[in-house]
Amino acid sequence: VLAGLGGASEATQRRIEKAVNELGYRRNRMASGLRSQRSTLVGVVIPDLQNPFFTGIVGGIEEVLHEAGYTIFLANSGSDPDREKAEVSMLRSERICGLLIVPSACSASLYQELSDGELPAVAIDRVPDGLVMDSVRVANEEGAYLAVKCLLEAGHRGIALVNGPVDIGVAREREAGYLRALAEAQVAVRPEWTVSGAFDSEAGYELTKDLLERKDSPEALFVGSFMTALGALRAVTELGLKVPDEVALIAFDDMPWAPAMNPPLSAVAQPVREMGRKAAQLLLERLRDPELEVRSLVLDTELVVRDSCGTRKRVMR
Amino acid sequence: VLAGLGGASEATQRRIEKAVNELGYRRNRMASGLRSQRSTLVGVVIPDLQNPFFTGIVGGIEEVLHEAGYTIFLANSGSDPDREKAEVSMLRSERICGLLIVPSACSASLYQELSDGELPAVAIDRVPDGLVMDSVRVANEEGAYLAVKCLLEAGHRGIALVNGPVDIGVAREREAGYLRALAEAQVAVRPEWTVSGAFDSEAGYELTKDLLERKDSPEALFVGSFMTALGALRAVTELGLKVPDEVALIAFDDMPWAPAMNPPLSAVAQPVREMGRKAAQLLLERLRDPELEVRSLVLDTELVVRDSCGTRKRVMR
DNA sequence: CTGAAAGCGCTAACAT
DNA sequence: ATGTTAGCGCTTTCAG
Repeated sequence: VLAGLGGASEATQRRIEKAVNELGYRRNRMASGLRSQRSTLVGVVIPDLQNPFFTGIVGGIEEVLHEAGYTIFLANSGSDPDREKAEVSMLRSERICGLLIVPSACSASLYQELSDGELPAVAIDRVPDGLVMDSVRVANEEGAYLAVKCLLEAGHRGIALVNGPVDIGVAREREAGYLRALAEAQVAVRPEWTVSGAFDSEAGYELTKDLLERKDSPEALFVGSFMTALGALRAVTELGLKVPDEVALIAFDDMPWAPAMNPPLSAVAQPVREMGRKAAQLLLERLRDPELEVRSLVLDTELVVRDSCGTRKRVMR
Repeated sequence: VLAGLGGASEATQRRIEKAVNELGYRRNRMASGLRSQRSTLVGVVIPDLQNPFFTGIVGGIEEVLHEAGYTIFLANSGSDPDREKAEVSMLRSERICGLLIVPSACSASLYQELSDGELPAVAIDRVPDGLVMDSVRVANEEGAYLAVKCLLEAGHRGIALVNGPVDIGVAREREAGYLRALAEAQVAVRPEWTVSGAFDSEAGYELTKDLLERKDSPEALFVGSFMTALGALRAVTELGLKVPDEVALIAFDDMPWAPAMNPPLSAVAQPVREMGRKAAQLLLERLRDPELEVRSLVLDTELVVRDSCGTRKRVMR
């Protein structure tokens, strides 16, 4: 009856349900999982629980996994490869049946293990170099290209890139988009205007401050993430500069509060929930059929233009 | 050796470690938990994974629980009492040894079960009425009082309260603080200026819009949460009003991006991480000694005054 | 349709 | 210091 197999008489069923209620019986999943060698636990590992971008992904995952009767086990790697490895190991100990992961860094051995297919897994947002595994990510190069193009069309020429860590593919792809846009507009690249650090507010602050304190400073910034933009904004304000008139700015990641910021932030919006949903679907399909070929989904971004990228008369020459 | 009891010779230890590595052995926690009737899994239930306030709490929890060797199992109730009940039930099935919960609503039967002490649990932020259980919350009445007082000192008299759901104690306490501040300043209370809805952006928008479209509208808003403030800000902007000159605003919840908003948001900051840390500590202590008396911690808030509450000449009379 | 029995991988208590 | 054994609560298989 409890297994829902439906091989019991109505009366027995009722009798059992009554007993369950009276005794407060609850199936022991440890015993159950131990015996059946199955579980409906899916591990989810993200770099930072505090970051709305990652929790948005988890929201999407939850939506489809919950529907399918799976339970998610969430772990937080703190962007630390060692911790990430430990968390995955713990999840495996907990006998998860599959893994959804936003990789933190290139802990090759860990990912190798995953791509072996021993544990069904899908990588989200970032796919470690040279690994063949199911994944969902975003068209970073294209998104960055559009953002920088928007800055160029607003008349800016001196555009700096305040990027995330280059050992994360995402950051390299965004740099590629930045370079393509500049090349297309025949704007000379100034390598000293490409800086990078963590995807957080502190790095955004330091890098931007350093950039803007130079004698020869850029007039526009393309910034790698929302948290980075927050730090950049703080640096700009501290130096007494105005956005967008003195420094224009456009960032990756859109947030519900971007329109309420000062000035309203232009951003490359990522389909955050959708990334989570798609990843969960890929996992579900693989669970159903482990022989499936490897699939990589690339979702599109959307450019949301608000005030922070400014409009400047184009300098013709 | 694996249990870390240290009753083995160096050589055996090494031999075992070698075997573990070679075979890729990983302890099966299901079997282990089943046999020992213990677990180091702590369930954490929050209303909304997307809300930085709650994820901040989880951050604090993680900090101390991780340190103590526990693993957290995170569940998301979506502010739905039924779902909350289901999640807790699932967590119990998963044989958690303790529970940390930010209650969504007054699902009395669930909380009754928890306060029975059958499962060690501590309530965070909100404590269901009339329940005696370990808890950590914030001095909401005092925080609200200070916020409204700040508005009063800026010269505002017509102050509305855009509150969260009144069936959550937090909202009622904030209302009490609002009323105390008005009473103290001998400002007449206008009941039609106290409105309430969900703690989200949509509710903030609707309630504020309704409030400001009236003939006789308030000149200042005390808003129940950050997400509510976001909606309120949208309504204000849509009506073509300026903050703080035409409508002043102060909100509960501070956020890292509050200073970068337009205008910089005044807020009642809650010690979010600390709430999580303290709750985890309470649980750890109770796990160690189930006979401990029930403890309720109340943490202080801090008023952060920025531009959104405005300064208006006091009207003497 | 219902009952009985074996065993999942581990831990704890006991024997060597 | 190491080896042996029973049994945690369940699922699965086989008998009635």
